[in-house]
Order: sequence, then structure tokens, then C-alpha cells
Amino acid sequence: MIVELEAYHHTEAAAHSFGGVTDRNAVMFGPAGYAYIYRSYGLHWCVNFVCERAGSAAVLIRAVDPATGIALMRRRRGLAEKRLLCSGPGRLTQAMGVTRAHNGLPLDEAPFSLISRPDKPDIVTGPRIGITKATNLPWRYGLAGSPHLSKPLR
DNA sequence: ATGACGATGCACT
DNA sequence: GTGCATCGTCATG
Repeated sequence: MIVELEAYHHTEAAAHSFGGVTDRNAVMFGPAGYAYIYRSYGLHWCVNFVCERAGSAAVLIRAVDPATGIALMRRRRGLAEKRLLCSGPGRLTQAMGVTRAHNGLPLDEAPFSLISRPDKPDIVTGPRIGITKATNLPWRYGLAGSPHLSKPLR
């Protein structure tokens, strides 16, 4: 269950799509419903869901509350307690085996599968993490009180 | 061709 | 809280 994400839009300088199309961010300029994957700090993979909102936009998936496949995730991540399996954008891709190979793949087809939750979650917002530009925008969204957030949020 | 810099995570103090 | 691993991307020359 996704418990944390951040929104990015080409009109603000923190977005990878700010400044136009490049080889890396090209997927962000395509239709909604596709995965945009990028390499972070030369080490980690991070996954975005491309969204259309009057321009190029995407949400960075930052934390997941693992429900199934926990043994496999533990194996991929090394001995990690459940709380730390998917609590971070680089951690969750490692746990789920997401890499550059998934860049540009549709989110409604295997190996992806998204299921909407039946209830209205209690969401809290705050400033986005790890950026130096457009730091004023409160575009980080988290499930209130979840222990699986990458960082506390209130 | 080269250099600066990350939408991070982990070990350690 | 600090230090560092590690390399693709993009701007510059």
C-alpha cells in the first residue's frame, strides 16, 4: 500500500521535467499512466507515476507499507526489518525489483498492478524531501500516522 | 572531453 | 547530525 508520494510539475524548478524534454525525462512528457524511472545519486532507482495535469507531471512514490511478498523483499534488501523494507524511494524499488528496465512501461499491465483503496485515507501534507528548489510547495503527501513513511509528516 | 551535482541510504558519532 | 559511496545527466568548453 502506497503511503507516501510527492508531486512534481514542469512549472516548478524541482521537477525533472522543468526545462523541457531530455533523453532521461522523455517519459514524463508522454501520456499518463506510465512509469518514469530515474537513477538517484548514482546508486538508487526511483519510480514515478506519470500524470497529466495541464502539462508534464508525475508523482514520485516515496514509501510503501508492504503487504505481500515480504520474504522476497527481505531477500532483495538483505536482512531488513519490515518497517525499513519500503520506507524510502530507493528502498521500495530495491525491495520490489524495479530498475531502469521498467522505464516507460504502462502501469496497468504486468509487471505493474495498481489497485485503488476502497476508503478515503487520512492524508497529511508537507514540503518535499531532498530538494533545493521550489522548497515552499507542500507537495509531499502521506498517510497520517503510518510507521512506514520515509520521514515523519504531520 | 570534462566537471558539478543530485527527487538517497547506510554506517557511524 | 555528519560523511561517504557512486555514476548518469546536463551544461560548458
